[in-house]
Amino acid sequence: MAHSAVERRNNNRSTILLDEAAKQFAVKGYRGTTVRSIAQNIDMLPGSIYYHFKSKEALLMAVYDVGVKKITQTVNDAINEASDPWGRLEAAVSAHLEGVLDESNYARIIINIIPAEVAGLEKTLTELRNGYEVIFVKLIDDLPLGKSVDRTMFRLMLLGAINWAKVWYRPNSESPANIARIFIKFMKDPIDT
Amino acid sequence: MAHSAVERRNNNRSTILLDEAAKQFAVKGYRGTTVRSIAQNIDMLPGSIYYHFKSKEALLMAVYDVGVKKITQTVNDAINEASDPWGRLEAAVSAHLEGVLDESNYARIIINIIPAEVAGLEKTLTELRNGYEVIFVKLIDDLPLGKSVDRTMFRLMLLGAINWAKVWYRPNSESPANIARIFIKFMKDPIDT
Amino acid sequence: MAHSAVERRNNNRSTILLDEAAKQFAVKGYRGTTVRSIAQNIDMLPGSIYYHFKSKEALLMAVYDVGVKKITQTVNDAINEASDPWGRLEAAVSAHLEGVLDESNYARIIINIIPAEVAGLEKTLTELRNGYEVIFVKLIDDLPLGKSVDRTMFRLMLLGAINWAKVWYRPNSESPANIARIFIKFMKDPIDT
Amino acid sequence: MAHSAVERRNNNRSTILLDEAAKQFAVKGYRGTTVRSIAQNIDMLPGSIYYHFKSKEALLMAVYDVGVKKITQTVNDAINEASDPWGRLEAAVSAHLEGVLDESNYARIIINIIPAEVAGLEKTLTELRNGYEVIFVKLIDDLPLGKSVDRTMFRLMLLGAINWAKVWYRPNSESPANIARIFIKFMKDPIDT
DNA sequence: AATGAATGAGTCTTCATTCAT
DNA sequence: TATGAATGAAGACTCATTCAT
Repeated sequence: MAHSAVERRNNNRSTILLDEAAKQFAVKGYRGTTVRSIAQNIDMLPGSIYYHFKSKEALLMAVYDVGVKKITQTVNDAINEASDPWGRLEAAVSAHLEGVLDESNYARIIINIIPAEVAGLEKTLTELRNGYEVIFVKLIDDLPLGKSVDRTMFRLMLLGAINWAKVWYRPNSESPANIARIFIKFMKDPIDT
Repeated sequence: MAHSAVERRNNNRSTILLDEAAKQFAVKGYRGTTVRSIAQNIDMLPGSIYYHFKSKEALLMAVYDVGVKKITQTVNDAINEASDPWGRLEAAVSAHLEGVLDESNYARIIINIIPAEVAGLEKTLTELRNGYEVIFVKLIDDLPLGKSVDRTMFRLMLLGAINWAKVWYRPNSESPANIARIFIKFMKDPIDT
Repeated sequence: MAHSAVERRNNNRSTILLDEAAKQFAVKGYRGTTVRSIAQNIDMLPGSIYYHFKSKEALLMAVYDVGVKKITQTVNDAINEASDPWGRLEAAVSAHLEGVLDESNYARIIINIIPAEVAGLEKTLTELRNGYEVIFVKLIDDLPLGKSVDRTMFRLMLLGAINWAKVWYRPNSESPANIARIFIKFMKDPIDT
Repeated sequence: MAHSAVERRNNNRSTILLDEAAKQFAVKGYRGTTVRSIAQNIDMLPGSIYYHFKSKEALLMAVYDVGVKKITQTVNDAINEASDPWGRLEAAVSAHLEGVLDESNYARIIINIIPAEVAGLEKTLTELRNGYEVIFVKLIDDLPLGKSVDRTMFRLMLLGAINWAKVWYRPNSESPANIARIFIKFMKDPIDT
């Protein structure tokens, strides 16, 4: 109601554009993705994209921003369904993995776009990512760990492990949920010797 | 004495070229690195590179190959200085991190070049990388772990964690040796609750 | 009226480009013609050509295609103005020569581009040319020749003779019409001894 | 005896180089042939060619020159084995065709190099070719033809027809000797109606 | 809200040629 | 006689971007 028909059409086109950009950036990286190829896949001309976004970088920013919001939402939703600290962390890891390993998911661009690849945006992108990772800072703060445990290193290890999954993950690997369970178990329990 | 003047000259220029390529590929990725910029930094003309290598891809291959050989050597050397299984793994992780976090080190390209980025070389690069990772397969096989432990997942977690370090590592972070020690401790000992 | 402003503008530039390409390909061959030089002569930038055609080969194809259509049309028109078989053949030869000896004529590329010169297009170009030469197959079929006459060799001889004319023809040579008359006479009548 | 071992070796290498250049120029044209590819095929380095010839154009000139001399010799030898004028012409045509259709024969470059393709050499090449064609001028002068026959056009027709043969000739076509016989018959005898 | 047409800077690569050794 | 190493100019082509309509 708040939007006229025209505006809604506009919105639709913008959304389609954003979706396509997300997919391609996630799979092919920033440099590997061309404005042309995005346009082509949604029956638009390259020039038309510049009506919606003022540059390729701006388009990436928009996608990244949505991506962060979406995965934040997803992970938060997952967390809320568990109650104990370790369970909540595992739920978060599982949700994160799912997002990150799904080709069509915005979340993927968060780990597939290397901020350093986009000279002008490095700082902003890094900040956005850090903002998201705060979720994990908190989850790990809530863990009943001894004083000697370096919670920062704990987080860096865990996030590194799950972000790198995109490199080796294949559809017939363990499921994201299983990976989450196994990784959390490695961190939590004494190795069974 | 071992080399004639001609060979030495040849080697020198080729080596300089290889070094520069390694540095740039490591920092900026395959696509982000241009033949031009490599040439410029070593006072060569772009075309001259093609006297030494028949294509940009061939240059990457050469660099990658040397990179794998170098880090394999380094890690193997480090391993030999420790005796117990956990100590050997920690030594390997430490050496790996050192290689991977040093901008001027060839090793870095092994984790900074995403094979998928280089269409024609994807398979070969992946094979080379896997060949290197066999070292870790063996180290982890030697660990005194219980039967229920999935050693593959163990390796994927550990390697993921240390490969991702390049994303968050800053010169004033913990040293590679410290990171290695901490990560190994996380995997080995019960979390101190 | 028949065309919108947009179409007309489009057509004009594309046509100018095609014309220039035809001229240069005809005179200098495929390899001897550069995208740069075509662009330069029509005040375009080399890159702009790729808006109209996706590659140099595609440009040649387009030119060749138009060339075949034009000379087919011209020769067919000429044929229709004569009635007896030998007259029709002579008219065809005359029209063919005119097309082939005029620098600004598309037809010229049909004999000046050696299909083998353009690896990827060899088959297609040859087929197009053969399609055109069918006109001569038919004209010669209609000739009242004895059974012992090899009509294929007859055609190859005649077409070879007239295609080679581009090599020796000068503006002050015999006119195309005269050449046609003389050549046909050589083939038809007993040599006057 | 007149040459030292060194000089003879030199000559051999030069000859090999010339042969290879002839073959490639004949098959791929001037522009389609690279100094590199000639060198490669005879285990020489591109730069070394410049010891023997001062430029690619000079190399072509040398090849062309030898080519003209060789085909002149061959055709003259063939002529001498026939006695009557038409027989002599047919022998010449047959020998010419054989030279021109054999990939490994120098003669081929006389018709496969389009003088216009080599800007700086156009005039010289054309003169050399014309010098060779004088043979045919004489053979046709000796023919018992009526006064009304334009002997120049007669020659241009015949030579055009046989030079163009390279375009349609296939190893399983009529043999050069047969082609010669048939073409001469077309010119000499009344068409059998 | 989008398009057709083009730009300009840059991409990798090729090639004839040079020259010290 | 020849080579190893390089040059410089040009080759086809790509890409983010612009702008009048």
